[in-house]
Amino acid sequence: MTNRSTIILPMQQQALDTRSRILSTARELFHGRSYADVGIKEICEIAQVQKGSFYHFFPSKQDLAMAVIDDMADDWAHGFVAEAFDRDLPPLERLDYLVDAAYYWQKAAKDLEGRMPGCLFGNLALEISTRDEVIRARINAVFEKASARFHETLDEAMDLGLLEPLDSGATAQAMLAYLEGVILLAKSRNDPEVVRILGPAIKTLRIELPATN
Amino acid sequence: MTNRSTIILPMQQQALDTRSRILSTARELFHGRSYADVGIKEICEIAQVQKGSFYHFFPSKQDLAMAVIDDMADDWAHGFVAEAFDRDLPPLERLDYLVDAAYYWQKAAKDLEGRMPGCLFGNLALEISTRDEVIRARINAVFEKASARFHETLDEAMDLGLLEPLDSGATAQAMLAYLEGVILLAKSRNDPEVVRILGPAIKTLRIELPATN
DNA sequence: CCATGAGTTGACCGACCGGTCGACTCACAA
DNA sequence: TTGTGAGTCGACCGGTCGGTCAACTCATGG
Repeated sequence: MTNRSTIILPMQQQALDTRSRILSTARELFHGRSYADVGIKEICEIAQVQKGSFYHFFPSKQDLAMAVIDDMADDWAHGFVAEAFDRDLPPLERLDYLVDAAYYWQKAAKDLEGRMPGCLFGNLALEISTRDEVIRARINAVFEKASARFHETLDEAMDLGLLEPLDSGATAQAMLAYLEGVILLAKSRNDPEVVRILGPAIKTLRIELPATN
Repeated sequence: MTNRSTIILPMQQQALDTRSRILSTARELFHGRSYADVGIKEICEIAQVQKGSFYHFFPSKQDLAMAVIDDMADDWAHGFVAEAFDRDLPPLERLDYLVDAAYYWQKAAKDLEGRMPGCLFGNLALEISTRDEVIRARINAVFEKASARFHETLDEAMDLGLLEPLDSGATAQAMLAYLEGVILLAKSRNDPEVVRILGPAIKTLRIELPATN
C-alpha cells in the first residue's frame, strides 16, 4: 500500500464553503481509493479543514459516506445520466450514449491519475455492504433508480416497436448489472478500453417475459 | 461498522497446520467482510495462532492477500468451476450450471451468515486494485483464466453449430463481466435471488465478429 | 452594547493498526 | 550429548485511526 495521491488542493475548491470542500474531497478520495483506506485526517488536510470543523458538519465517517453517496447520485442524475437518458434521443441510442459516457469518464480519470477508479457505487457496494446495512441500503436505492431509467428506456423502445417484447424490468436490471460488471473487469485490468469493447453488447441482453399460461 | 462475525473456530480447522489455518481463516474473513476491515490480530485469534507465528509464514498482509487469492483460485479451478465447465456437458448448459452454482453458493452463504459475500475476486478487485498494483495483477490473472474457460466453451458451441458465429473472445469476457455484475447487484440488494433471475440471461450476450472487409 | 450561536481551532484520547524481536520449545541429526 | 533450525510465543513499537472537547472568533439581531 504505497503512493498516495499527490493532489493537494484543486483550485476550484478555494471558493467552496467548508462543508462542500469536505464533501467533494471525500468523494474524490473515496472514489479513487476506497472507503476504509481514506482517513478523516487526510480528507481534512486536502480540504484544508480542521478536524473539529469536520465533526461540526458530519457526526461520523459513516454520515460522510452517506452524504457522499447522495451528492454523487445527485450529480449523476443531473449530469451525464440525464444526458444519456435524454428523451429526445431514440431509446436504444441512449444505451450507446451511456456506454460512451462511461468510457470517456473512466479514460479521462485514468489519463489523469494513472488508474481506473471504476464506479463509486459499485466500489462502495462491494466494500461496505456486508458491514454497514444503512450504507448498503442507500447504495441499493441508487441502483434502483438507475435501473428505473433503463426500464423506462426499454418500455419506450418496445412501444416504438424497436424491440421485441421482453421482460423490461428484469432486462433493465440485467443491463445495469452488465454495465457494473464491465466497469469492474476494466478496473481489474486497469484498462478503460474494456468498457469501449464490451460495453455495446449491453443491447444484446434479453430476459423473456414470463410465460403466460 | 458494527457486529463482527461470531464464528470462533470451525471444528475442521483444529486438524490443519498453522499456515493452513491462517490461510483459510483469512480467506473466510476477507470474503465475508473486506481486506482493509480484517486485521491480522483478528485472523490470528480465530485461527488460534500467535502474531509471531503469523509473520513466520507470511512476510506481510499483502503476501497473505496474494496467498489467499492463489488458494481461492485453486479451489475454484478444481471445484465448482471445473464441474461447471465439464467437457461432458453440452457447452451452453455449462453456463446454466455455472449460474446455478453461483446462486446456490451465495444463497448458502447468506442463509448461514445473513449477508451475501459476493465474489472474493470481484470484491478485492474493486477494493484494492487502485492501490496495490501487484495484487491487482494477480486478480486480473484469475479473471483471464476464467475468461479463457468461457472462451473454450463458446468455441465448442460454435463448432457444434449451437451458436451463430460471434467474437468468442470478446463475448467470453462480456459473460464474465455480466456474472460479476449480477453478483455485485445481488450483493448490494443482499438478495441471492437476483443471481437466479438475472443470471440465465448470460446466454443472450453477443459480440459480433469484427467486419472482415 | 451585549448575548447568541454557527463555525473554527488544534490539542488530546483510547483503541487499534501492521509489524518487530528476543526468548523459548522441541524434534532431529551429528 | 549437544548443536541446529523450524516453529511458537507474546510483549512491545511507532504510527494512525475515528472521535472529543474546551476555548476561541465573529457576524448577526435585540
